Amino acid sequence: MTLYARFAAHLDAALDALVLDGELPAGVDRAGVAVEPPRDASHGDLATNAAMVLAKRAGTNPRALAGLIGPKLEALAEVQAAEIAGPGFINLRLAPHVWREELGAILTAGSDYGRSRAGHGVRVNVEYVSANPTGPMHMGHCRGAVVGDALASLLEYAGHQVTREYYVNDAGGQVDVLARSAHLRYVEALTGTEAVIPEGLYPGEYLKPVGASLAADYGDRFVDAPESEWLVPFRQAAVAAMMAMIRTDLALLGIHHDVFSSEAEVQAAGKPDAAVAALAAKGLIYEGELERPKSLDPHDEWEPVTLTLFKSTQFGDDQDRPVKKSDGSWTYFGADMAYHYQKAQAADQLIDIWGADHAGTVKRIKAAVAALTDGATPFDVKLVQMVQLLRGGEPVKMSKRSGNFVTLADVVEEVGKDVVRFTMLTRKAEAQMDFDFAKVVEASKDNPVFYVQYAHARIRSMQRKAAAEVADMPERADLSLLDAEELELIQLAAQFPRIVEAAASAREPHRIAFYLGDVAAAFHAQYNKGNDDPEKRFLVAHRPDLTRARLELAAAIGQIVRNGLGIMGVAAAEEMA
RNA sequence: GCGCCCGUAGCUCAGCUGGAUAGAGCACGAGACUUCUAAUCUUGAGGCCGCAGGUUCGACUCCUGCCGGGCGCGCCA
Repeated sequence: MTLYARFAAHLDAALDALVLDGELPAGVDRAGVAVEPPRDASHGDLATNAAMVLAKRAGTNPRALAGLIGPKLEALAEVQAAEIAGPGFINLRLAPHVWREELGAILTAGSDYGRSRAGHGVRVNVEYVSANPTGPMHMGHCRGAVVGDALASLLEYAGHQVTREYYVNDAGGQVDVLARSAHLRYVEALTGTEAVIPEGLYPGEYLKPVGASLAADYGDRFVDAPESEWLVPFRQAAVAAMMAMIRTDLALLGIHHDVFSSEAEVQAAGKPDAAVAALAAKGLIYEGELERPKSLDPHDEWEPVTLTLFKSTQFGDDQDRPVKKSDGSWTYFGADMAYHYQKAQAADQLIDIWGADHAGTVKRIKAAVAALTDGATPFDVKLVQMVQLLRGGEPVKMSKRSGNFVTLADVVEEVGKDVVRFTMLTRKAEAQMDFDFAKVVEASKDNPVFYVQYAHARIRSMQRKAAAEVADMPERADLSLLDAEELELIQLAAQFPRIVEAAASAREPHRIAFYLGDVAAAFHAQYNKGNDDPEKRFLVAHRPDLTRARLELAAAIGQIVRNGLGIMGVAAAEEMA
């Protein structure tokens, strides 16, 4: 049980006691009552809004109610003082031994400190990356990949059962384009003359090995053959090669999905038919025409066509959406909706991580999931904004036409996995972000990646040196030697479990990064006090007992940093380069 | 025209799902330090939280309407 849960229980007991005493009516709804650290540390260690929330329901006023609750809490051994403040807050100042015990709890729990069962084992499917299998991962995919992966870890840490899933879009027109592009490289491999890649096909060099491999497999039999003979095998081979490359790229970031689902297989298994039948049974499918798109110029031509439509407007969409094209094949949406239906059968909740450029299609897929599951499966789409790549403040030039984009592999090679992952989590997902190659590797306190890593490395450094610098340290630490300033670090560290829970329920992994920045800053500040006053150093040669206690404190801070970085998928630095 | 996201210190951004006097870094002002505990430290100033209403004990946070910026809006994927 976390410290916060414990005090919530204390508060409940105090309220129960007031009911028994006849001071408080029985059966008052306690929803909304919280025990939290106050924003302003001068207000104490913990504060509760109980009196303000319950006063009206109990037919009294906040300060009067606080006057009843306060003394009950003050009577606890763990509480040094309970003060009523402001409109009716009850501020608690905890006994120092509470923080000393929490320090021990951090070290005892180790890598599990902060792990919780708040998620109750709920099965959550997180779908992320799902980049089209037409080329290597580039930086456009990177942020969604990191955010999705960190979110999955965060949810796991908070007690959910998580499936990490990748949807392979191997059924649309762009994989045919891929197959044709591979065919050109195939001919190139056989003839040895540089292929000319026409506009609209994929020009990237990464298809050369695919062409060579196809040449080795098939010889020259498809050089002049009609497309209908080679399109399917070339497509399969090319997609497989692209997926292998994408998996390799993802592995560079430490990302490994549990499930790869193929759009082609979803279609081949008849899933879209089943989904449409299910919707039709609810009266949500009809034959109709789409309105003329608003984005068209007035003089552009528009021919209305009768299509199979899903009544997504009944679930908040702006217009009904086609599930089939006029040629009878499935639209992307038709298959995607069936795919989400499939995911919903093996999970209690669904989360998709999408790039912001797909924002316009959120409503239709949410409508489809709501319709197919009768609203029983919570479904979130998290939109991740684009990343602008900079180098020393100057935008990095990229040209999609020439296939000259910055690949994820290039970036990881240049700055490292940990820097990429941490940096991608230093903004909330829906805020735009700059990624400056120069700044993310800067060794200064302006760079949160560095500052957090440095804190951990410093702790490791002092642990390595401790025995050599301070002789005769006692076996057991006497934590009562720690002063109030030092215990404040533990107060901050003790917030980790609730940060994890809040971040998980808000589905915002960036909160972990910001919290670690706070922890690092607080640690560095404490450490820096040793510059002015040698007695405040962590390692004090003539005070083995004090050193021992401070090492315990440092170890706890290091543990928090490691646990937080672990959720983010970032390795903690043992030393700075 | 419609939809989504954003609007917080000069700049870049947090703000713990509605709490108390809205925070941090950079930049700016003033001090300190000259270092093998290094990749600085302390401190100060800086705000109509885009605007206007509403909800309530209480709003940066929730609702409505405006203003400003970005993105998106055929049967593409």
